[in-house]
Amino acid sequence: MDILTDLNPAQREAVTIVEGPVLVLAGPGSGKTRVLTHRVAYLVRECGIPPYRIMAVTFTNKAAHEMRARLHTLLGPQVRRLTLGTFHAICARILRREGERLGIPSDYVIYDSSDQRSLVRQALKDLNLDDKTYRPQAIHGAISRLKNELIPPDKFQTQTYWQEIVRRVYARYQELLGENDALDFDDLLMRTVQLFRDHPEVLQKYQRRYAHILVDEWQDTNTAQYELVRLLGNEHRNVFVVGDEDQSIYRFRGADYRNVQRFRQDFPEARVVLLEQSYRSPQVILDVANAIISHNTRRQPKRLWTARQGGVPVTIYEAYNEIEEAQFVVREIARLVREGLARPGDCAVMYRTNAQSRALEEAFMRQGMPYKLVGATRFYARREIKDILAYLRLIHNPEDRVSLRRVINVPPRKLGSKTVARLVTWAMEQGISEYAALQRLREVEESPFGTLARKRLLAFLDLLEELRATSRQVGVLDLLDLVLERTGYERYIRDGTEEGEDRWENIKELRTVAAEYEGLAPPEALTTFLEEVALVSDVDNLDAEADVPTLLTLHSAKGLEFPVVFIVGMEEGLLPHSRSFDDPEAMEEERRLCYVGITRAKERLYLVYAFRRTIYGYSEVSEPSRYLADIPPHLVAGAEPWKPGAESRKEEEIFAPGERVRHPTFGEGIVVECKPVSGDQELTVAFEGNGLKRLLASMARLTKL
DNA sequence: ATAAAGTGACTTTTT
DNA sequence: GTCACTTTAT
Repeated sequence: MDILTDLNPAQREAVTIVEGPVLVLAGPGSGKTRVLTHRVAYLVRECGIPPYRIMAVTFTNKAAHEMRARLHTLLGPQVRRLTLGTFHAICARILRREGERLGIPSDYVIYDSSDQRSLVRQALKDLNLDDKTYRPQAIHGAISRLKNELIPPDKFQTQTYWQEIVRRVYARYQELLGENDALDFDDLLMRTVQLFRDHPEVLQKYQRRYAHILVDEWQDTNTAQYELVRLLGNEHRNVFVVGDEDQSIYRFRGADYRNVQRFRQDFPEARVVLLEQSYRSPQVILDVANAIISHNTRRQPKRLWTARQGGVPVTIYEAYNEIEEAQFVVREIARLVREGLARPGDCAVMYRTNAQSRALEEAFMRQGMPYKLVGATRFYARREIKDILAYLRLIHNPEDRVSLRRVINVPPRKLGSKTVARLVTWAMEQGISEYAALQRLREVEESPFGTLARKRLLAFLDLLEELRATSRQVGVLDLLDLVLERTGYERYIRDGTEEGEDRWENIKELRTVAAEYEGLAPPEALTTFLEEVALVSDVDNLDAEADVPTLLTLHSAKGLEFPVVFIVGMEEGLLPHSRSFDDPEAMEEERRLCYVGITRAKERLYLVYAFRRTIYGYSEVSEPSRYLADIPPHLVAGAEPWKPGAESRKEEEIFAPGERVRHPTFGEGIVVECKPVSGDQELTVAFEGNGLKRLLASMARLTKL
């Protein structure tokens, strides 16, 4: 009935195949979210499947929240019984409940990437390895990949010296996680698989419970996630996955788009449904996207189509450098808004690397145009937030040494590195955690500390114990406030500087988040709060409320859509990124990344690149991205305006040294040098107040004075 | 013990 | 040019 009325035939098919595995291949904007939501509603309302027997996996928490909200309107309060979330969140909950079987305490903590890095550092230190020779990040990356491939340290067949080092650090790293009662992101998946493999009775329980499993963004699952779905779905085999090989962009995280094909092998009876009609973008944008993605060899050609013929041709713009690039974006947004063609909130600016956001932010600020930024210094990675969370984690589980070491002298309480190091060794000698060592310190006479240090350590312990005692009676918000009060954190952070005020604002923001957990009873409230806070992504916090442009990476743009999309930094070395040059698989992924960006656009698309770009403080000439050359000229606004120096140039456009010129951005200046380059001139111009600039004569829009 | 000043790697992308 | 970590001066 009404669940099916506004679906097209293919969507309807996907929603109504109830029995057996289904693979949905869904192009961008083809309504896959809609299909997922409606399918759940259909299963519950039309097929009488109880919501608690359905598991739906989304890629971000934001997607999960949105889906839950939509289902709430279709199904009412019973959506609460649905298992709905990211792989990580769902696994975290399973381990909280069943982890004891693997020796994981139910109050385990989740380590984020910076905690992980410091643990790798610790492991290197324990093994007497130099962290300059073996970069913790690189080692951790290798460990993470192994975990996502479900390879434990003892099963890792090493062939090189580097791998052997990784194996040893990996083994020690896992031990350290255990000693800290901690799991990292990858453990959440790997240990859940381990739980299911080692304890068939647990697997059976979950297999029987979940009559239907639905997974979004299937092309970005890794081996561990694939295995989870395979195990859980094996009983009922009602596994429904939605994906698009062309949008697989998380290879670095272990994702393998070949899981789409692998699904067909493991579930040979699977029905395949193709969603090829796009409701998002007009034909022009689809044509551009297709022109770019069709160069990839390892893909099945698709026929994406739309009823929305035509559309605004795409704009390709060459800026002089990243500053002018940002300026162009801001001015163009202002123009669109002024002419009533878009609202500020309709616009998104996307880039390959987070570092590119700086120039954009500066341009927005200079023009006084508000914006919102996804990522960069992520909220939960900020120092002040990590500090407060470390206190809360420590209250939750005092075995968490990483957190203890983080806050033992924050705010400063005169416990210096010497004292802390002594405490760490003293605890290690006795084979106990630092917290336990502090407790022992109170009982014993003999200790390696002076009277003063001992007194300060015990004062810190008293503080923690007081906080822990109170935590059993009060909500998360009150606890947070108590931490702030008892530690004197506010005085510490609000040091009168502007930065201090910003940091305090962030803490107030964290209080707002904590306030959402007030309804829950004390111990679970803190557990849930810490768990959810550990697993949020930046996109999750994107509020649609504010009517301002969004700045975000191409990766975080996945699953989103905007009427107006700017992709900046369309240059060789940036998109595609130079790190991918020597790896054909990686190069195909760069192309997909570009494809994902383009297909976010509902109305207008701008592809922008800069002639020069500053990297590491040095300005270097860059070359337009190869992807631009793949776009048929008839899809581009104006007749190839971005190709410099193609036609023969007029007399008045030829410059000579000594001439006075005017530039729209840099103002007046004098031509210092002229170099002929392929039917064009590269000019060096000294601008008054702006210094020397190197410009291409055909592009610079210079006028002679 | 803390703050200031110096050194070196670093820019892919994130749950 | 910038972050994070280390050494040096107070």
